[in-house]
Amino acid sequence: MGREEPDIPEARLIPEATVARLPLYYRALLQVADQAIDTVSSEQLAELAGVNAAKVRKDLSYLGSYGTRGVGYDVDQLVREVSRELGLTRDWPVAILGLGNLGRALANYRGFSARGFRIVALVDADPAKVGERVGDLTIEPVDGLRAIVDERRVAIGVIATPADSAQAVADRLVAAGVRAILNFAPAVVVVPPEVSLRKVDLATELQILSFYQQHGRRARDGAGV
Amino acid sequence: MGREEPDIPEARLIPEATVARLPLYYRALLQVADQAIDTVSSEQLAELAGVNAAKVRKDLSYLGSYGTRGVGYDVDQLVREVSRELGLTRDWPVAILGLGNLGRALANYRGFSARGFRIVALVDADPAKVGERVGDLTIEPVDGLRAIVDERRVAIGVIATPADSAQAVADRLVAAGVRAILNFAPAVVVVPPEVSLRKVDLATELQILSFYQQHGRRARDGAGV
DNA sequence: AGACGCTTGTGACCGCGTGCACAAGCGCGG
DNA sequence: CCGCGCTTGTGCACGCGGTCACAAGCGTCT
Repeated sequence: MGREEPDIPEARLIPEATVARLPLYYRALLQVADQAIDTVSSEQLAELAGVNAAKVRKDLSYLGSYGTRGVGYDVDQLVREVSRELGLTRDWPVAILGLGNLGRALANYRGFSARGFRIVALVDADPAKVGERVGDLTIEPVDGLRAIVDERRVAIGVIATPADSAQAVADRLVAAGVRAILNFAPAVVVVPPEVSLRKVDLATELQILSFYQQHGRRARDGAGV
Repeated sequence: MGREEPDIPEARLIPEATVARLPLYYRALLQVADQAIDTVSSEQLAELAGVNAAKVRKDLSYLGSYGTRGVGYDVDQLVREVSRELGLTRDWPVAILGLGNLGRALANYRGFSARGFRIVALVDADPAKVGERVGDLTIEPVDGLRAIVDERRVAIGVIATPADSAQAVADRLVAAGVRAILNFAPAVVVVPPEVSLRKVDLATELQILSFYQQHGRRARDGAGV
């Protein structure tokens, strides 16, 4: 696995596995905060996040020492700390590329905006779709992508196109200056080293499940490359 | 990480990380087969699947020795072997639970049926939705779930409900005999040990991306718990 | 003030997964 | 029939991640 140079002054480099769990803790913390509870133990958080308590403590210790021995963690402080770390205090304008079934669902999905990711543009290559309204946005042509990204400060591109357009769209996004991409298309997409890329493939998930069913084994939660 | 008893006679237990990559190889192999190419090297497969060649060889070696030194892998044979291993030669009837935006998109998504996962039921708790047609299926009430699972041999349940209904729906699925669940709801779902569970959380993915943007680091492909 | 209970933070160990590098082996050409 | 080139299959070493178990430390009660 490629290690990166320690070009960040930050002393404590948070492990990738921990980063992947921070959103779980964040969700759990919001639940707790909702109940007006002001202190949680690693045990309780572990329960809510569906992980092991020791892991919770070690993960949180990478953020700094925000717990009190004998007491637990201050919920408000931890929420602030985790959301700061996850970058949720900033604004991350999102563009959705490709408005087939999946793209439309994502455009309407509350889970995005709910957590502070604002969808600011819907883009599709099909002229027949351009101009159509979805939610409270209008579908725009791909040619305008660069201008859209510039003007609306698009930070994250979500690819929901068919597999064979995915790479082309990714290239356009990168050319327009987008440095973070979430790919839903069932295709391998290659981006330059400075661009972050994550992928979600629905068919892959089902295939992993069927593998384990077939073999009488049990699939564990995680996903993987 | 929980190890399971070796209750399968199969000598070679395929590592979880390899299982997660088999769908990638499968997709790559289909691409190659489409071009009427009958032999591929691990190098080529690696390129198409977006992984390292050594990893491809090691992964494929878990399935058995289906390559020829100096030549490569026979595409047809490998396609057969991988699909057999993934259980794609069987029928895996899928039920979708919850028909909001996401559920409807999944119901219409071609990526599912394309790879042999047949959607056989759409279920929603909202009486207002029951009876409505989506694609060529009709939304049915949750009360009928057990009967539906029995009659249509549902093997995989896809949860696309709001977070607060996810656990209840999962419990019903398990009670009805479903042993594999794919959860799209942003909630922790607990199931008995004999049930496979994987999760996909869209908001989590975005949060991971924003973390890396925030820190000037680069997110790698994988996902994780 | 001192002791006790509870919870954090972390040192240590262990196992999986990764990548390198090479030996084994197949096929072709001379 | 022998040698050469190419590609697989794998032994090995290393590092990340997970878990245990315990010391450190806070608060409370007597």
